[in-house]
This record gives sequence, C-alpha cells and structure tokens, in this order.
Amino acid sequence: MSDAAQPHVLIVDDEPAQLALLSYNLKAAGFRVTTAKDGEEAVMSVVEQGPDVILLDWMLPRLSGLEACRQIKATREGRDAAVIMVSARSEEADRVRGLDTGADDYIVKPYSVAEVIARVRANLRRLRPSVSGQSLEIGDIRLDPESFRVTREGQALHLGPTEFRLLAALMERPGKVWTRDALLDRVWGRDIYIDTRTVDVHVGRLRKALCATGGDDPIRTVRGAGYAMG
Amino acid sequence: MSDAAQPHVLIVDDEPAQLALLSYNLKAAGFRVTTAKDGEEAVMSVVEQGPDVILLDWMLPRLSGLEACRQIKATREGRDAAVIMVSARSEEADRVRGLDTGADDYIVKPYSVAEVIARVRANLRRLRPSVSGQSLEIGDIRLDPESFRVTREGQALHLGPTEFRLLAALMERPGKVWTRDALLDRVWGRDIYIDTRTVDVHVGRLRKALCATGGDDPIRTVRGAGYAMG
DNA sequence: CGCCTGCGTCACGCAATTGTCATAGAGCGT
DNA sequence: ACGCTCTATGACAATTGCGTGACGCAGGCG
Repeated sequence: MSDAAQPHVLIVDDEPAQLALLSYNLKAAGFRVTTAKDGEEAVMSVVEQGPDVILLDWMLPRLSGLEACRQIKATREGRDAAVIMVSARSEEADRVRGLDTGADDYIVKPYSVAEVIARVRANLRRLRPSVSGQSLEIGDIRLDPESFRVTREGQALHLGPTEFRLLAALMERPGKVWTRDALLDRVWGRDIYIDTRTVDVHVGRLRKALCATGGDDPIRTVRGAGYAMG
Repeated sequence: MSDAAQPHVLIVDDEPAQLALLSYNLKAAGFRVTTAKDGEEAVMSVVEQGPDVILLDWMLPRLSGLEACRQIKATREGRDAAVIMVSARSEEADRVRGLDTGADDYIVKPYSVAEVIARVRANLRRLRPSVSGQSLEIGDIRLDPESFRVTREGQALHLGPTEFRLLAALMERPGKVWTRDALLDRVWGRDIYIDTRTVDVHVGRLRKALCATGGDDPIRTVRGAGYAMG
C-alpha cells in the first residue's frame, strides 16, 4: 500500500523520454513515482508496491498494455488501483477495449502534462477520497480530511494526529481487514520500526475517543488478523 | 514467515541451471517450490504433493513432457493443477498438441523470468480465486477473504481463525476431497506437528458454526479419505 | 523552567481459541 | 448380528491474542 503522505503513481512506458517527463512532473506535483519499462515489469511492480494510480502505455514490449491491464486488475494489489491507459490510438473501439479490460480512464496522445496530472488527481479523488480532501463517512461517523475534523452524530470528537490517520485508513476501505503491519505502513509510514502491538494501543485510544459521546464500538477486531471498520 | 496458504509450484526440467533459476525466482516471488528432473519424477511428485501449478518442460528424459502432462492430468491430484508447458518449439502445431493433452498454458523459450511468474500468477488466479482476494461461494455460504467475513443466507457467522482458514481451503476447490494431512499442510502450515485427529475436531466445530443458523451440513465426510465441500 | 499533550512500550488480566483425550456412535465387510 | 475401523463429540487444560492502565519520554508553549 502507499505511504501515508504521498499518493503513489506507477508510470509504465517503454520510451525513456516519456518516462522522464511524466516522472519529473508528477513528482513535482507531489506524487511518489515509480516506473516500469514494459508490461511484465509493471505487473511485478504493482504486486510489490501496490500503487494508487497506474499510467499504462498502450504499446509495450513483452506484454501489451491491454494484457498488462488485465493481469494487474486480477491481482489483489491491483484491484483497487486506478489504471489509466495512455494511447496514440484515438479510435473509439480501442477505448472500449481498454475499458473492457478494467481500465478506469483513458488518455489519448498527444497529451499535455497538465492533463495527465488532472486525470491522475481525478481518479485518485474517486478512488482514495481522503487523499483529495473528500470527507469519509461510515455510519454516523464523519471524517473531514480538509479540516482535520471528526464528528459522530454531529458532535465533534477530539483525536490525536495518529488516531486521526488511523481512522482515515480504516474508513477509506469499509469492511477491509487491515493487519497490524499494513496499518503500520499506512499510518506510521514505511520503514519505521514500531512494535506491532502499539497498533492495539492506538486502536484502543481511537475506540475510546469514538465512543466518548456514546454509541457502539465501530471498529471490528478480527482475531488473528487485524482490524476493520464498517 | 511461512504462510500456510503459499501457492505451490512444481518445476520440471532436466537442466539443473533452469531448475535453479526458476526455483530461486519463484521462491522470491512468494511461492512454495518443489522440483523434478524428469517426467516420472514429476508424476510422482504431483501425486505426493498436489501442487497448484506445474511448469513442465517439453523435452524430458524418460517421459516426454507431453506424455507426463497426460499422466498428470489423469491423476486425481493433477486434475485441478494448472499445467504450463515450457518449450523451445514455437510452432502452432505443438502448441495445439500441448493444449490438447490438457496443458493449461504454454510458454515459449526463451522466456523471461518475469513472464513465467506472470503466467503462473495468471493461471493461479483462474484456478484459485481466493489467492487474488475474490470471495468464495458455495450454495448459500459466502466467504470474503478481504473482510474475513462468512455469511450463510446473508447471516453473519462467527468463526475462529482456524475454522476460517479451514473453510477457505474447503471452499477453494469445491468437490475436492482433502485428506487430513493435506488439510494440516494447507490450514496449519507444513512443518507443524499436530495430531491428525485434530482435524476432525475442527471440522466438527466448523460444522456447528455453519449450521448455527439452521440448514444442512455442507461438509461431506468421505470415510477413509477425508472431507469435501460442494 | 514547569505544565501539558501525545506517543511508544510494558505488564497484567481476561476471554477466546486450540490441541488432546476419552467415549460414544456410525459405517462396512463378513 | 458381530467385530473391526473410522468418525463425531463433549470435556478440559494450555495457549494465544487482545484490551487496558500505567509509565517514561519528547516536544510545544506559556
């Protein structure tokens, strides 16, 4: 999964120039960027890194963009990434074929960098609401990333920064069970050494805060696995 | 950390170098790997270990890949494994012959390691849905690996971790009869010392949980063999 | 500086889960 | 019907995993 701070974009293109151009500009726009030169590399990278958005060129060596897209969408990590196909072909037929294999969006060459960034942002907004300032809602709990405010039944709750990010992670995918390790990655950031049990403590604190105004415990503990909401 | 649910790949090739190369990379990609040097060994290994995917070289001593494939597909354990033929011949005729004998896929030499891994994953996905996070369903029972939820006729059931994994194993291959030993491997993990009869107890507990809301017993006991669902 | 807030770790207690065993029951061949 | 083998089940003790309060530390701020 991606880091708490920056949305992660994977760019797949066999032309180094395109790669460099997009990479530079997306980094400048505040994204974390990794790249792949062909379809196979792309699939492996998806599995390993679990990016949020994938810019996938149509024409690729080894594994066509179409087939790569199909494979990406079939992996656990790729299922909830946004795939944006990039193609010189503008025919409607191709567009349909692309979307048929599970692509989420379609950009036609020649494109402007601004357009690409806009599309990436748009897909991100749809897929990762909290990253782009949309408020999340589960039951009577609402979390507004913009104002860093959490309310339950309209009543404001006081959360520490860590509890806030923890809640945001849990609310982003209702029903999904997060392992403690996944939460450490997502909430605390990768390559940080924290005892896994610390997650328990923060979940406990979050629970106390969420139930301060009364109401049921909205966090589900899955014994042997982790935590989930919704 | 040896995951009990690691997919199992059998690699069959008479060249030690190929064996080592593929073995190393597949292990690194998170698979459990065993190897065989010829067709006969391959068939025996299939019967003994029941791998999920088999990478079968076309040219083999003792028993050609083609014939090995036929024999593998004739065994109970090999029927629901994916066989991927690996061959230097790229002629269409060979491909057809390979697929005719029951091979599920075909890789032409020279191949890239990434391609092999991608193909293995693709076949695994088709054959073992839960590996890629899809929810499993048999009759009125549904199991969602992502949310760790099990429902029967829409009603949520409470299962312990072991019962959950046991049910997942049974549901992954509807109709397959699992021996107690196979279930110990799959659910408890190999290299663990547990009494075989313990499986009975857990099947009993799982049955009780599944029938808690009423309904027939969905687990079939096969006397002298093991258990099956569906 | 002294207070306050937030955070990570630890230790303890509790409850769910688990492996084993003993016993009763069921299937099958004769 | 009988005997043998394999399976189901209830009981139980040991283990594991989780929740919680307490504690020490670091940083921010008046």
